[in-house]
Amino acid sequence: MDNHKIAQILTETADLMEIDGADGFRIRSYRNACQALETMTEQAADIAATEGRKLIDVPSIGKSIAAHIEEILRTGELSVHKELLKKLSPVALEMLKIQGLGPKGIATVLSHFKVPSLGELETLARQGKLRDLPRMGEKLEQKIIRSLESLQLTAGRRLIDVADHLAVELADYLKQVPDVKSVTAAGSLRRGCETVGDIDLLVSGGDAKDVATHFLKHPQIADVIAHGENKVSVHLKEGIQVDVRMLEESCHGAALQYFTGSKLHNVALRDRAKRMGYKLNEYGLFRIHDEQLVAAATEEEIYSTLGLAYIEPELRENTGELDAAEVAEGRPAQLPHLLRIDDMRGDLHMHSTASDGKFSITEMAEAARDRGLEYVAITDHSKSLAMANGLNEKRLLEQINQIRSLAKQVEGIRILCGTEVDILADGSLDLEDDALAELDVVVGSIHSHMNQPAEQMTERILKAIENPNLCIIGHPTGRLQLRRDPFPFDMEAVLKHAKRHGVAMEINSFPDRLDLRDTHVRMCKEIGVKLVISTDSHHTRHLGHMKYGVLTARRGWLEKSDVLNTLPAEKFLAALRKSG
DNA sequence: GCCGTTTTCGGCCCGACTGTTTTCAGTCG
Repeated sequence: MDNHKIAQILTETADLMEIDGADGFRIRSYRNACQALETMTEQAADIAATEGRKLIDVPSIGKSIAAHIEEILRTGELSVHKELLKKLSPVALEMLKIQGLGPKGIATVLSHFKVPSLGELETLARQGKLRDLPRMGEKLEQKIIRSLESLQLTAGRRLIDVADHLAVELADYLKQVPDVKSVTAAGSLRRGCETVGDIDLLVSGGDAKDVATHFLKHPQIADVIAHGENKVSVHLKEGIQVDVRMLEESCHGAALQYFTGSKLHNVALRDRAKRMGYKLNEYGLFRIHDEQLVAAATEEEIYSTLGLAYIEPELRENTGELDAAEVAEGRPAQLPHLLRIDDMRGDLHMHSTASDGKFSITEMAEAARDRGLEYVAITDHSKSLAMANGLNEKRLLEQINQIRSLAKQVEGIRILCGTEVDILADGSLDLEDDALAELDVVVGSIHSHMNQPAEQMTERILKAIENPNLCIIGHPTGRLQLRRDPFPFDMEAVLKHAKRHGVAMEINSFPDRLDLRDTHVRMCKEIGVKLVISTDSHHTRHLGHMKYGVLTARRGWLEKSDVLNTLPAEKFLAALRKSG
């Protein structure tokens, strides 16, 4: 039972308590405890099992919730959770996803009707039976029906590249309005989150009415959720929600800070402001005693007035960044100097037509060069991945010769010889050591037998790391976002083993993967494992995904010196583990 | 239910928008 699963049960308990009408502050305590569980690097199970250590020593976890966690660890269930589910029905939790229906509304519905499923709720709404309930009406019925329809259509979050492209397109569209100075994407997109639930656009300059009118004419809008003086919210036909906010330029910084979030970062920041005698909202930072505005134009001055160094958006998750940003007397902030996209000099994972890529080695190398890279490694698949036309030893040696002769023809970029060799079920590599020893870069990845038990999977990866030819573990957890869960293994054991053997971990920049993810990246940094950031390109346009890998690295607090492929080619090769 | 530079009791982030009300509760971010 890992922290995430414990947090899921506690979150559901908090949701159910809310519908049940429990005290709001008590519910918040449950949610704070869940956040603590989700962000701590240690497992609650380990703490509970260690002599002399206690769960209540974790901030936000007190006597009562510690007992709940222990019950979950012991039995896999929580009795309070079970009782509430029985009392309110499991549909209550699903109903929370419906826009316009909150805990109070759900309680009202459930107290008047038996609702065995969301389908039944839709029937009630269509029959007009909800409108007579207290504080409900015809409009809410329609909203519930629309929300149920769009839930079926979209069911959740988008990959970062999809949201990124939509945001750029909408921003360009909004800039057509006269006098609009800037359109900035805030929210999870600005923080570089791996998936995005909705798009938040902040519009500065221009007449608010004109902006709203123009936006509502956009051909991709499916329905309008809200349309006020300062804000327009819509669903696009594609399913995603977009919020457009019209701002006064004078409080641009305050709004940017506020709408960038994360929610937890902002709660902590406002709490700090309050302790220092200020009030912080989207219009600025105000002194409490005389309501005097003290900062609003830029994010920097807000943080600075609160005694903090500027905190990059990717760090704003309330996972230690406020402490690190503290500028105490005589002590500078402890924040990392985050890696930048311009720091990247090489790309160490890409495919050519030799396996399942769409472009030749020359085309891939030239496209990478045109993007400003100094070196690439061609890493086609190995033979056991027959579906992808993986290379055997003979074809690989031929490819090495081909690359060496190409090196003289392709100017302005160095092409390294590599492979993405399969880590087989028993932890051995899919190519002979003699062939691997000829290469500059050996990336080892798992593409098969992903349903092994965690212990076996851990052993498999540890064994692969022990092969002296292996340099990098590719997409280490095998997850495909929104489609396939990571395969289970002991991440900490693997990272410690990798550090001992000088093997680097990959941040695979492909938006579907982003693997390792941000929290694992931060673990690498804490343990001292080096990382590389690669695109896993199968097409020249995939080379642009590097920026998503860099965002993930930044969310993992990485600096330039933590990432091997920020080094020039010769230094990179020297730093990469060499065979033998 | 948690927590302590105001504290072991009494607080706990803040404002916009909507729709149902007849002055505001509920939802959302």
